[in-house]
Amino acid sequence: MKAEKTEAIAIWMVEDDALFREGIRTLVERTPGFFCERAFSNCEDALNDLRTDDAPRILLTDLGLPGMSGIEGMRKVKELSPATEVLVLTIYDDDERVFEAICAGASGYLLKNSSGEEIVSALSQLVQGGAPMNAQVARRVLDLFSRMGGPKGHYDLSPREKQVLHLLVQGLSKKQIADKLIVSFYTIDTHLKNIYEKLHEHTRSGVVAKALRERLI
Amino acid sequence: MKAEKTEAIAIWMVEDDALFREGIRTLVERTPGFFCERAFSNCEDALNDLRTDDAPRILLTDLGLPGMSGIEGMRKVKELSPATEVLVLTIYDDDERVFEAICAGASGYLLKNSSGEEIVSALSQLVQGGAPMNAQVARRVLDLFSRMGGPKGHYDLSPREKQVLHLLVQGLSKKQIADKLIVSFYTIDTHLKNIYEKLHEHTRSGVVAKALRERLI
DNA sequence: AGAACAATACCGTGTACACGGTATTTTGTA
DNA sequence: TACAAAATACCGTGTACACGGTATTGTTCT
Repeated sequence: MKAEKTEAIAIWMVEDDALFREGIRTLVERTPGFFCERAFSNCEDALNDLRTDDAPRILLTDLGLPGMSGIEGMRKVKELSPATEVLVLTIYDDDERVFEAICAGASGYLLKNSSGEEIVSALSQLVQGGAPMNAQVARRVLDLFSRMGGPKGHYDLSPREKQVLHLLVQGLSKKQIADKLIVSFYTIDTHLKNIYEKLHEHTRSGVVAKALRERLI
Repeated sequence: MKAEKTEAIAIWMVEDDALFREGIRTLVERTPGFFCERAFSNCEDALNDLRTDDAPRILLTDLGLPGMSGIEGMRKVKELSPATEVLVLTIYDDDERVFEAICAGASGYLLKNSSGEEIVSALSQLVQGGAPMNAQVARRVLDLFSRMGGPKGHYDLSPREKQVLHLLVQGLSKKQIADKLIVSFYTIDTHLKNIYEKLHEHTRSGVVAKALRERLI
């Protein structure tokens, strides 16, 4: 009574394997609260039918597709309709693909060996603001994260030196930094010399690169 | 018969709330395959007892703790025993804390409102190489990820310009770049002028900063 | 065939930078 | 209170950079 067709959540699907596609469609149609509004075999067709004012709440997509890749497709979908939540359902679980998909805006990532039950539960999690992920994929995501957010080099710069470094990375010249900190040009020159020594760098771009790469700021 | 005490997986716990701590201990002890080897009320005590050759497989820790924070604590634990998998169990779900925890090496992140069932299931997922995460936290992680891996600015640099930019970010001078690409100094000078114009920058550090921040390389 | 772009090359000028010195004052802490 | 570290300040020298020109040679697409 409560979940009528008009209140049910629309799902679009992109999946090139017809058998798999129909399987998922049946599964979704059997799930109260959801309905499979459209199903495509490639991104181009889906994008062609997409309107900003008539976009689905959820897009369920494969990654390996003929023509435009699923990644590229979801990028474009998110551009046209940022509110559409994308659930990736694929066989790939390599770092590269997972990373790309997440950067492209995926809100969930399941593998094709998932059970029907898991897929249905993922849809519910999605609408509740969760991010359903295959456990292995989730681990990959955390690993990637900790690797890129990793070392955070430490060269014990003094507080003032950090402040100068910060302004340096903003692109200010010595003169500009001196003015902003209300000290002499020569003072900044000295600070810079000390920073160069501590970071083992000899040019401002070297310092900027190191500061950004190792998140010193 | 199969899961004897000696084969069961050791869990250490750090949790300052005595009531909660004992609750979890009871829960773990009731779970076949796991046992709560040690339980501490702060990180200092846990670190004091930690030996590289006798570290637990799993560390279950709170974040808000008296003295050393849970984040700092797990950082040190992972330093001494990288194989130990840390499952965070806390009330905090803000971006900052989630980000820090993951960078410090957490393999899972649950909130304290989780049911006993969820916690037990998280332990199993952990040993199977998964990364149990609260759905909201998982969404936060994906959002953070897509934000930081986001725009990937595009200023249509020519192939040669990208190459020069790359070397520039490595910290090479015009002369060095020219030598490496076996062209004249003046050629690189011209390329740089064009890069500056395309990126709307006027200094090499500005270019380096933009290239690194917007991942142009 | 011609336009548009990429890559190459050259020059001069003014400015900013890198780095070698040296030296004083403030501040925290042993 | 004495010492170390941080912050401040000054100078000269040589080099590298930023940027204003101009110009030739290839591709490539129309």
